[in-house]
Amino acid sequence: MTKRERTAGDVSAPLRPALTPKQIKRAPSRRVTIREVAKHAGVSLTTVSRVINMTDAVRPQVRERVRTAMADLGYVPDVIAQSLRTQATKTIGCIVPDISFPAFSSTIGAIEEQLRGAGFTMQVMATQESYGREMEILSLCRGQRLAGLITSVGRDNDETLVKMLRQLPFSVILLDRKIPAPIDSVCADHFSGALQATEYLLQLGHRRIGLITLSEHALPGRERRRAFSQAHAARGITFNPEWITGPGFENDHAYRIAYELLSHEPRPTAIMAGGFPTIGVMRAARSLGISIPQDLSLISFGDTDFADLLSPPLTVVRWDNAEVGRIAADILLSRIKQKARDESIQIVLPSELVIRGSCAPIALQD
Amino acid sequence: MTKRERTAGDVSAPLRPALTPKQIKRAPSRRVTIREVAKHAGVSLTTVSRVINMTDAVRPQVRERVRTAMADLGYVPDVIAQSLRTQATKTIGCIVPDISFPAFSSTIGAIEEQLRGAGFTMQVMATQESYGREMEILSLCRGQRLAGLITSVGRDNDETLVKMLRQLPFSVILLDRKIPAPIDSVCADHFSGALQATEYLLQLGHRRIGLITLSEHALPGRERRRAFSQAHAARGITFNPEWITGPGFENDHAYRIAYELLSHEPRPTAIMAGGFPTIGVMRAARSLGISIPQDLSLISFGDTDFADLLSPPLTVVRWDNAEVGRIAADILLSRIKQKARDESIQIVLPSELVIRGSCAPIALQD
DNA sequence: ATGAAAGCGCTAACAG
DNA sequence: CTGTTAGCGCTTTCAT
Repeated sequence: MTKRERTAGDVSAPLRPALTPKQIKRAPSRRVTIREVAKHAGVSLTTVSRVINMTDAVRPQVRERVRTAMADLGYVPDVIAQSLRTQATKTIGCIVPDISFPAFSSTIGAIEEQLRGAGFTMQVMATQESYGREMEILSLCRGQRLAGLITSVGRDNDETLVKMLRQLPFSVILLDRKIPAPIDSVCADHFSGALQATEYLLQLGHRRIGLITLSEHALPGRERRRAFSQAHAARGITFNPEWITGPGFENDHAYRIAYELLSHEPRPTAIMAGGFPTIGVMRAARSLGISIPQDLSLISFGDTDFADLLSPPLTVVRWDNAEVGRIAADILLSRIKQKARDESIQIVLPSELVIRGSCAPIALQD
Repeated sequence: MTKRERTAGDVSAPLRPALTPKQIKRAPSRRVTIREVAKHAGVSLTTVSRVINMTDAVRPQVRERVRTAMADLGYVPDVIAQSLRTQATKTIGCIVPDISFPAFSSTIGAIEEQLRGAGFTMQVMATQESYGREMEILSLCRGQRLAGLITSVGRDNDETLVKMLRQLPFSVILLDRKIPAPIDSVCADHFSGALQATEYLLQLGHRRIGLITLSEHALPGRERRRAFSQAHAARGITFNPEWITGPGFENDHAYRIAYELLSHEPRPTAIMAGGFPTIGVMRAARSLGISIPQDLSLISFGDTDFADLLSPPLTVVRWDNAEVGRIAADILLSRIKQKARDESIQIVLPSELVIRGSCAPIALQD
């Protein structure tokens, strides 16, 4: 401590002497420690710790004295020190591809609310859909002593990733992903949703349906493809595999894909697309002078607040993202509480087709 | 510690003996510490610490030996211990009213990305628009040794809150809020945006304009009201103060307010509303058989991806939420680096009126 | 019911 | 260039 006099005091010491004395007092430069509280209350560290944690009986009178001292000094326990000592934190990690993507932000919001109720805090990390970044983040998490992790990994069928996930020294809950390992997951029923959607379209007479969704690397992509195939097969209808494509979450990408899809004859008479991509599809259709639902029927996977205000009102497959988050948080919380880890839990939330105005029966042209 | 045998070892000890040996190995129950790495590499703790932090020169040969040891043992530095020792964390807090609200999630996403690039992590907390919860969160943050805080407080003119914010022992950056204290802030130019919008409407002949936005307690609300008044005053036009209302962020609330506003004669011929509320207004108008823009002109504060796909395409005031977040993160990062805190920084980002199809000139009826 | 003392895992003087 | 040593603020035996 010679050349660099970095004492606790400096960090937030008033550097602008223009402050009034009162203000200086208001912004104490050194943290108050449990030690000072103890001295102030005339007890030992141990006793203060006890009233903080209510871990052992303390004489009411003494407890009050300590409480007062804490209040007087503006004492706040140092979470870091507590964590080092107890070898556990009260923060859980949450990794998603993109925070601003509506489906994720709803889920994240619900997770945070649930967690906060239980006294936990949430650290959010975005992979930006990069596999490399995902691995980095995951390894970073290992050093954080997190209490748990909730994540929607980019690819849930990647071996390295799965291994990484299993090695984590805390509970992991998957969102809309399923892994060949006993890890808890909370998913929407994308299969049923896509099945209903495909059948609906088929019933309306569509025979050339496009599917724009996540790749096979993620559960929703796999399930939707499976439902798509099954619905076709059930009616003995063949489909063009080229009409199934998997974009990222970006609008522009979806726009390009849809534009492509709709530019070649024969073009699909209907398209089912992920929530975000749907916007791209609508734009592509507009660019090409294709009107919905007259010339093209459209179903979105994932409902939004404004879907009924679009032109036309969007027919969608709906599920509850916030509920997914809430349940994931609950499961994680219970995993943290009960140390015993029994069978992995796999929750599947219902999905339903909400018919609005973006699909129309097809004129008999096929 | 009698009934609850919570010792360090138990926390992650293999509790199900059913695990295969391989799996047990895969999920090591005890963290590898710097000490073991040192022993493994045949050096002292200090040396290991040095190669971790690259804080001092270490002979290349030795460094390699240490690196190997770390890799072999799967060592990951314990962030908690580092933080306790250095008295500083690499996590910053981010408090917003609601994570799932699109404007916030874009900002949060940008903040996280920027922060991650600098090696920081972000902890997100939502106040749910509750003043009480906000205070709780803030006091919780005091114990967290955060490196900084970025927040869009609910009310930026509340004395207790301001005091609380000033007392925080780390830098704070405000998002779209301004406080009577030297605290950095990054805001969109809501005044200019609202001014352009009001003038546009006035120019179109509207004389009864409704304003649905945040309350006076938050900067955007204040600025929009000020612009609204000023634009009217500049033309010598008086307006009905009852047409100015401040909802929360909820759709339903906005719906009710708009419904109310539009149910009484004479009703506004135009409405300007916050991003989320706009959806409520559109629904209310639809319920009442009022068509936009024929019977009602509408401008939204805040653009969205789908605004041009709505029916009608929405005329909006646009600014860049992600940019707000990016800049806020940059400022915070620079505050953390340079200990000296000079003048507070107040950034104002441009706002522009984007004319689409939701406004129409009014028939001369006034 | 209370206190003394031993660290949690790490970094940083300081001395070699 | 490397090691020894002293804590960061707290919890938790173990005594009393």
